[in-house]
Amino acid sequence: MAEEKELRYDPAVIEPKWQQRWAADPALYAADPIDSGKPAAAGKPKYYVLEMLPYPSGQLHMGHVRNYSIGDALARHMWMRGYNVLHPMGWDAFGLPAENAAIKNNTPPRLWTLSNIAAMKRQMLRIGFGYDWATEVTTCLPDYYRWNQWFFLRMYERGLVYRKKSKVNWCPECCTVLANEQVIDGHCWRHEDTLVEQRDLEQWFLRITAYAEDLLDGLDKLDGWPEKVRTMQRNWIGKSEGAEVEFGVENRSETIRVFTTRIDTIFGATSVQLAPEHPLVATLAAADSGLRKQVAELLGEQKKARESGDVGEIEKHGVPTGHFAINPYNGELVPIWVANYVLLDYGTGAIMSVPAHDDRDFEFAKKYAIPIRRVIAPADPNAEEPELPFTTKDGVVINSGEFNGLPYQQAVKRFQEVAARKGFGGPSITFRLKDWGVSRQRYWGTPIPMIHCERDGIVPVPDDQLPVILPEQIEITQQGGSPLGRVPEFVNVTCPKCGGPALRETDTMDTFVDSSWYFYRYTDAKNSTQPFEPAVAQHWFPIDQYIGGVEHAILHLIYSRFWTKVMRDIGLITNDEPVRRLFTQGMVIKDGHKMSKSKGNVVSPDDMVARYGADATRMYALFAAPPDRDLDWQEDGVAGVSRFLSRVYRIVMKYAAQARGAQAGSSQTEGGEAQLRKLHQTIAKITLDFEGRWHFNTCVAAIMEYVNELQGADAQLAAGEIPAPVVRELLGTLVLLLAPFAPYMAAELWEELGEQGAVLRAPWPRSNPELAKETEIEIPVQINGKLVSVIRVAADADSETIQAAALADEKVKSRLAGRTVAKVIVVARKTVNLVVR
RNA sequence: GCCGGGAUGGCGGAACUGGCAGACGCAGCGGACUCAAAAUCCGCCGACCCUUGCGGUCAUGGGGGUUCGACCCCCCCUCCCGGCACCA
Repeated sequence: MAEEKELRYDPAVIEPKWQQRWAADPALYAADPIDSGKPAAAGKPKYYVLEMLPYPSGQLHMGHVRNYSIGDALARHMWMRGYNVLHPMGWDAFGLPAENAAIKNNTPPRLWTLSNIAAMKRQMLRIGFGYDWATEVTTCLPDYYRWNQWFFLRMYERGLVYRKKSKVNWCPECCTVLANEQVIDGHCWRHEDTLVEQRDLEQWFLRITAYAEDLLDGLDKLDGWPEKVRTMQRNWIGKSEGAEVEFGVENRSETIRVFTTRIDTIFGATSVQLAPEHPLVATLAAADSGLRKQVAELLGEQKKARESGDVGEIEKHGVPTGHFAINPYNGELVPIWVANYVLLDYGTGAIMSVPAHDDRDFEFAKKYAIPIRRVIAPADPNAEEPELPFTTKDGVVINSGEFNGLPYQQAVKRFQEVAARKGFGGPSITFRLKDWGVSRQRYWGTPIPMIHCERDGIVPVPDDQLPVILPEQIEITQQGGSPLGRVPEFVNVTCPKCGGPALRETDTMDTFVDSSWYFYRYTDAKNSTQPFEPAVAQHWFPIDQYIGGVEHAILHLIYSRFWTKVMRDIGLITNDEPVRRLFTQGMVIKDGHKMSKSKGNVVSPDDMVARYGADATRMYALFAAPPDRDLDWQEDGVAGVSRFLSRVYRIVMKYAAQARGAQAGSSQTEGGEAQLRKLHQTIAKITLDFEGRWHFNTCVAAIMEYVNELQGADAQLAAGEIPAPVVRELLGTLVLLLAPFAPYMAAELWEELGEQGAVLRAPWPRSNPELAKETEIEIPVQINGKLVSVIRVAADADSETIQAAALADEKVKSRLAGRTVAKVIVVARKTVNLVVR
């Protein structure tokens, strides 16, 4: 009876026990702690594995558990492979929810945030993630955010920070400005139902566009990134190569610059279209009240379309201004229109309209009976006259004077040369990427280190006055404007330049600033004189493996690439890119939907851990689907993994006594060959997966298969027919293979096998190809590609032997009766196919 | 519209480089143990057909093709997910 009880797997006992031991000695779970960023363990190769840091909402969700289970498995594996692993964790701790909580519960944001961090850290420790807490980073603390301010000032010095009044995205729910990247289909990224408004505000911008080319080129080199993410970033940067051409305006001094990718069609331009907000429109409308009214209407339509997110669906609508533009190539006068589909903030805010060779211009010209003139003919002179609009680039120029007969490439070049020579234009590149607006009219963020002086204008806070501390005693209310503006002690300062009274900037930084460089701080988290020691960062960077959700493919991942390039140019680091390999894991789904409170399908990690244990929970998160795909959470599946772990526990405990003390190894004497073979095949499979494929679901499946094989040998084990060194190897290696996936189980069983040290200190097992090799294999025999029989042959049998065996097979013989074998295809170790007439 | 990724049993998913489709797990069914249940262990488990066999046929979203052989490669189509979009 007592014995029976001893064999019961109870994670509720085992897991807290190890948790305590690990807490007492971090070296047991986090190898080679880096001690405030100084690289330790010289001689070992470094490996930096990182999961995206969470926002401290107070509750870990399954997406986190999945993300961290993947990263932790990798980190543990790399420790066992002998790497010096940096595996840190931190908190993206600034942000709006803290302020909302403050309003709701009257809790100070700092307190709310820090207690959430404590709660989530407890959860992480309970699940057993092996982070090096000595390097923990919390972005809302002054020792971190002072470096945001420091970077801001460095960028200011380099002209990468500027202030401008502009149309900005305003979320009425957040009461703050949003970056373009935070607007999704015209809605706030945090409030899916809230339309983003356009407001005119003075804002701080980071000149990310100065790095547009660099960011784009860098993508080509990031071959360790998913193609999907690279494509998304390419789209977002949106490079478009073309030309700019300046049109004159009849009887006026102004000119109109247009951007076009089809300068070769410019002789076909039959109108010029301006964005409703184009400066010239305002000038022309000032003298024309009719036009003014119509333009206001266009503006309204555009705004509405932009806000509802379907800019592409807007009904094309335009009004003629009554003025004419002069085509600089031929002096032709073409009418100037204002159109609701022309955008001020792309290109030059003005286009030339070539209806014969552009779908959109064609539609517009048809609607308003604007002339349509063909200037491109098919390259093939015998081709029929094409239907309009004829938009292909594979044509030759016609009806264009001196340019006639030129194919696309040459035409573009010639047109640009002429424009440049005559001074009315030339090649031009336009990006979709906009500068990064970082001002937020919020309290809970990094104060922008700038001072407004009536005499000296904008004055940066001197470095020796950093950090600009976020005041803690503050009343958070729902009312608009920057909360910091209502704290006189904060706002009223003396100007660092003239010593006169001045006002402190009251906006705070977008929280994406915090996460743009946090992973550098991990390498030297306690540094109080600089953001990090360059030599230390250089040791660890680039990050070898970054793991997180694809939802950050654009925002966080483009900002942090930008930040890295700026830091490189400042001379802090030498790497061009922060992340060598990126992995984007799939979402966790339940009942066909993403887990969310509103859907009521949230599964709490705490519940799972309480019911099945941390090992089963995290192992299920790896087993249920390949990590890059969405995962359908099924609690029965967690129960299944839990049953599997029980089987592991029972079989190891049952025979631990046989194994204890024995030196692992295959034996001269007989016994356990089949199990050893399966074991070494399993080692090879899992090792290979860690090296690239990352199909951890099949790794877990492979361990299950191996355990099934072991269980099949239960009778032999019970009878003592397998030599002790073999038993030791069979059981001990099983524990090592489990270590990355089920660390509690591994630690417990490792000790039960009589081992003293941490299982993570043990070297990762190596597959012995001799032991893994099959002696006899099954080979399918096909006739005309259809399976007919399966033969058994020696694993190293040559083609002749296999062919002979196939032809000798009874089933094959009966099928071949009276027929002629025309050809025999033998693929050694794979198949035999008999081609029969 | 453009770009990227998918579609395999009742379900989650396997299948290395073109070579036995359905590993592993869940659910289900049958059995052992038990007074009984739970737990555990053993077996079965794609569909259809018949002459019930160590049988046959069909099956990886649909249609074609390449090949001795295709879930895998090529062409066309449908649907689903994600990104971009009057971007000049």
